[in-house]
Amino acid sequence: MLTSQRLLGTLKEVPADAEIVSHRLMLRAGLIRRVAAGIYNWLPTGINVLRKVERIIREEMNRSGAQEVLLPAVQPAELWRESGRWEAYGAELLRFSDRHQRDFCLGPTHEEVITTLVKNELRSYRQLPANFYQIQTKFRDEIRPRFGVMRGREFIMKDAYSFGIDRASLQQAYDLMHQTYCAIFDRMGLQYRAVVADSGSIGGDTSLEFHVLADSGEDAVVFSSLGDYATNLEMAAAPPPAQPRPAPAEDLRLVDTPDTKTIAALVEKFALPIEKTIKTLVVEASAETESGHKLIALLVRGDHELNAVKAAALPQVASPLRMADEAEIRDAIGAGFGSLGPLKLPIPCVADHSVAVMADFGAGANVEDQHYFGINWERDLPLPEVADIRNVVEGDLSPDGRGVLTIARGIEVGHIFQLGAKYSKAMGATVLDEAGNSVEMQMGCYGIGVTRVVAAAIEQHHDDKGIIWPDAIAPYDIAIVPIGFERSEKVKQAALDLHDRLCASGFDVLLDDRNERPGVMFADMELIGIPHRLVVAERGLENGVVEYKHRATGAEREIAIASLAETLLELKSA
RNA sequence: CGGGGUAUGGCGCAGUCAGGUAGCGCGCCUGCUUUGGGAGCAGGAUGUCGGGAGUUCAAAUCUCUCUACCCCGACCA
Repeated sequence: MLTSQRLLGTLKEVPADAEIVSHRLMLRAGLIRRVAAGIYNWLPTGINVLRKVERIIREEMNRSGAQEVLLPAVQPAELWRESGRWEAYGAELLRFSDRHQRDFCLGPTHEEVITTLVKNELRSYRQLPANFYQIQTKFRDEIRPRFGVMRGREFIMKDAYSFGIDRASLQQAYDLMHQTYCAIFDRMGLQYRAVVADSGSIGGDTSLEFHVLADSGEDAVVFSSLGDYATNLEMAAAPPPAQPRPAPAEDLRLVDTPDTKTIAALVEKFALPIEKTIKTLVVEASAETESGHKLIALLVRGDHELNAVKAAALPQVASPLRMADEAEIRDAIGAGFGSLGPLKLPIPCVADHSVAVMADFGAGANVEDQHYFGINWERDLPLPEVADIRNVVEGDLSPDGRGVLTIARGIEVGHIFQLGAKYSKAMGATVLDEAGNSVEMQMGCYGIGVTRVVAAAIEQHHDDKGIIWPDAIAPYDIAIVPIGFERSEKVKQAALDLHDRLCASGFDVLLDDRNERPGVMFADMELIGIPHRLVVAERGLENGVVEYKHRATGAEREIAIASLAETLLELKSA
């Protein structure tokens, strides 16, 4: 491929609306252009990457025995009414009607369509298990699309749906997809973690998220330093501390604390260790609470954070979680934010496990501008109900007892899920089993955000010069930069000849024949992130060599033209 | 949807407060020179100043209104 014949679209300056690295680099390297909020054009270089990602996914899905299909993007409302999701899905489902006023939507996912297809086509347990996948454009009318294709409204997804006769069969399909996803992300050269996303009220691990690790990731993922334990932050359990509560050492005292509305201020002004402070958060109580209180206080250690999912799961707390506002709090307690604490608190409270083992701690006095210091449970006040209501922090003991927890940022690029009979039941997708009984099929669904993978790969692999593609998903394998393309017939012929030979050897090659100054070509090839670069110049040609530079490591060497293809093959697989 | 912001050539911006008929850098086109890390000189093209309405002799600038886009929160591949 010659640059003069491609829409390269590289930019020196970045459009102002691009915030994160991958978005900026995708624009600058000429991968994408914005059309509307969350909707993008993919340019030739971007398409090359997309096709490589898709190819890896196809190969691994096919290897797993899944069958490729292509379902429609436009779906009739009847299917969604049948599953109950026409009403349930909400505003994210983009709906419209055709010229006959029939309702349609743009598919955000395809359970309805595939279940209908399978219900009509599969009748016997002998046709199971089956797994169907597609790679196709989805549309979700996101509240706030952002970060380029990272959270687009229109995006490409690989979605797969497995059908089995029973739960054991579903578990098998699910495990197979787990392996397949690992194979896919391994081949792409990405660092990732599979984390438990939902421990499941039915029991067992029914859902795994695959996160590409990158500091800019939107999600926090938690994993154990030794064991297999890995979950997202909402799900990570914080078990009770092993060590018992120390005995009281200080007297209880009431202290004036003017202008001390935050934990940070308390710590700074009164030289109190943050582990000896308590954060008192007031939320709406659930209707079931017998006490009649509308609010309930939740206590976490000053250096910890409340976990909204865990808190909302408590029977005393209203779900979804709602933080009380200042007026409500003043009304119920008589003091505002920053002066709250468990001692002399007129509403019920629940303490985190870590709070229950604190001694000699400080907290608000429920009187404006006053705090109690030296508080001790069971001496100064009874210990309230204790529960796990905080986010884990780095260094916490792993709930499985093996090692300590590490927290990293991740970008969710894949999700596998056991659906069970949810859709087969709603839509009557049954087959006959061995005994001739009609049974609902057990379904699983498995997604990969194809366009998001591209952005996530860049988040993980870039430097100040541009993208550094893993070999497997690079838009081109090799960049050829000729020095003096129009000036030297020798260079021109050698460059064109190398290009042709390397293409014939199966490489994707980009020859920069623009006759630009070398600096321009170097900068563009590095921005695009092509893993291997060859410089063809007269001074090397005289010795029968070209100069090689590796994008990721910066390593340079000379390679004899005679053995170029073989050497590059070695370098690529290295 | 709530909060904050932006809109001027392909991209990045100035000009708006104190109205006088649009400018800078990059990019683009032509020519000459240059050619191992984003070249130099000369010449050139490109603007419904987001849309509409209003005030005024005169509006990018003031007023009203609409729209689009971006950032922070809840949602997800």
